[in-house]
Parts: sequence; C-alpha cells; structure tokens
Amino acid sequence: MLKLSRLTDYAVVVLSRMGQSDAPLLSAPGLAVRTGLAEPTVAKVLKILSQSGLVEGLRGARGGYRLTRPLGAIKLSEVIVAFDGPIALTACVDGGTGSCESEHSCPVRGRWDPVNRAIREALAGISVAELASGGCGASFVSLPVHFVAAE
Amino acid sequence: MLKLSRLTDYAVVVLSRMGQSDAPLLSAPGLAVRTGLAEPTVAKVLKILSQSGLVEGLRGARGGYRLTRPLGAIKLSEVIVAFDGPIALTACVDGGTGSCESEHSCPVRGRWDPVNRAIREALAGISVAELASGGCGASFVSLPVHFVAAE
DNA sequence: GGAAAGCGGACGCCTTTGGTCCTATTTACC
DNA sequence: GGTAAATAGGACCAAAGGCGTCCGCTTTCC
Repeated sequence: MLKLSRLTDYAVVVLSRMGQSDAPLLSAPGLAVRTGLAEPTVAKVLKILSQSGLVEGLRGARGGYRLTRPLGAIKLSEVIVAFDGPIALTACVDGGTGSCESEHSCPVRGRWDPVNRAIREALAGISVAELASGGCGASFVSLPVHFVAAE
Repeated sequence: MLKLSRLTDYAVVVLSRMGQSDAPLLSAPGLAVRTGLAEPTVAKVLKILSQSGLVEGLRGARGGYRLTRPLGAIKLSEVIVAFDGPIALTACVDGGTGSCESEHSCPVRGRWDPVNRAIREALAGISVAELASGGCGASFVSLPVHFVAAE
C-alpha cells in the first residue's frame, strides 16, 4: 500500500521521545508510559532497534536503552529498513534475475531501479531529528533528488 | 512494507504494452497473451484503470480498451493512487485529527506531511513512458524535491 | 537471593491482498 | 433477429502478512 508498517511508525515516536529526554538510560516500561503505547509493543520496537544498532540495550536491573547516535545522525531510511526491509517498490529488486517468471518479456524490466533509488535518497536525506523537532520554526531542508531514467 | 501492490505492478506492465502497440483498440484477452499474465487478472487491472479514467473501455464485440492519454502524460503517481489509494507513509494522513488516539502527546504530530509530499512529488515527476521506454539511451530526468521540515 | 529489565522466540487473531468466477449489458457480424 | 465477443460490476474464497501478546531465559543491581 505504499505504507510503512505500524511498527516503523512506533519506532519514530519512541526514538523521538528518547531524544527529548536527557536521562542516560530509559527502560521499555518507562518509555511505554511516556509515549502512551502498550508496553509489549514498545519492548518489541526497542528489541528490533537494538538489533539494528540504532539503540543500545543494557541488561539487568536499572537497565534500559540509550541512543547510539544523536537523532540528527539517524536517517529515516535506516529506521524503515530495520522494520520493513530493503526499500523497493516492486518485488523485482534491483538487477536480480529469476524472481519473475515473465521477465524475458517484461517491458519495464529493470526500469524500477532509478525510482527505487530516488525514494531511497529522499528518505535518507531526512533525519529522525528533523521529524521530531517541535521547536524548529521555519527550517527548510532541500533535498535534490536526481532521477536517472536510464542507467 | 513500502511496497506497492502487485496489481499496480501489473498495471504498469499493461499500460506499457498498450503504449507499444499501434492498434486502435486492445482487448483484455489479447493483452493477457501479450503480457503473459493471467486473463482474469488483466481484466481486473483494466477495469480499475478504466474507472480511474486512465484508459477507456468500449463494449461489445470487437470492443476493447485504449489509452485516453499518451504514456508520457500519465504520471506514475496516478497509477499508484488508482490501485493503492492516496500516497501516505503513515496512517496519520495530512492534517486529519481524531484518527489517532494519542495524537495529543505524539511528538511527530504532523511531521510526516513534508515527507509524504516529497514522495508524492517524486512519483509525480515520472511518467509511465519513462518507465517503459526501452530505447531511451541516456536521458536524465532531474526532479528537484524540496522538503520543508516545518510547515 | 530476589527483583527488575533486556533478549529471543513462538503463537494466534485479524486484516488485506490476490486470484477467480458469475451475471448483466452492450455491440458487431451473419 | 440471433449469436458471439467483449466490457462492467460485483461477490467469493483461499493465502499471506502484519500485529499484538506472551513465555522462558539471561543479566545485573540492591
């Protein structure tokens, strides 16, 4: 549906809350309360974020999670890839052969690659900080996306 | 999944084939043979394309479908909208209130709008003809996408 | 040693998608 | 006028994936 999964949406919310707080460590139950999301869901989100290296988990009592990078250094595309997998509009991922039974006669064979690249670059040009910033009044971020029709 | 539905993929293939042919009218069974797709599927795709006004259907024996516009005038975003609905990465569509139960405390409230706009503009800057053109050697299409972080 | 918290995996409900089929309507041709 | 071919619209069913939840295990602090 050209929609990202709900988990990804939650992840952005959770990351944003982590960026707002100045506490060194935040627990999953604590973040659940602050975000208003269900506790198991927040735990799942943080687990995946931890596996992707976007946050770091510290075990044991008084444990919790912390950002491994400031929000401004986390690209939106990284979060999406962590939850939804590689960003590709069609099942025919770049270059691969054998995945489609009628690829020999497909008129759009390989033509999606530049489109995918354009989307990827657009989402890589936005940081989570830019998504979360509530106080940045009138900042303009220009992202020039170059679409190469033919490789 | 940030993937468009399979029907949308088929639609691009069917439209491309229609653009290649110079016959005034093409039937669904005929297009099914030319594309290698199942006949009922092609019929479904053409029905939706017809409802969206991208193709025109003529009934009766010797009937068929024809493009209402040249492929170069059909934006990729139009095809996606016809099958997948409005292009919005999150369920929180632009501006709307009441759709999310925790919108009062959501730190990314309304922040997705510029992202959605950027994606929309990127997909609106590509025509189906550019996707289908097999002979266009080294044409470069530049689409400047301006991302406004704060509205 | 107990409590709190992260880690990994598995399970079940639900929605959506997808492919198919049936019937009605329209039109060309014999 | 009848028949065949094609679109139009809707309904149906099976499959897949997402989503939320829960369990047991490990780790660490008090």
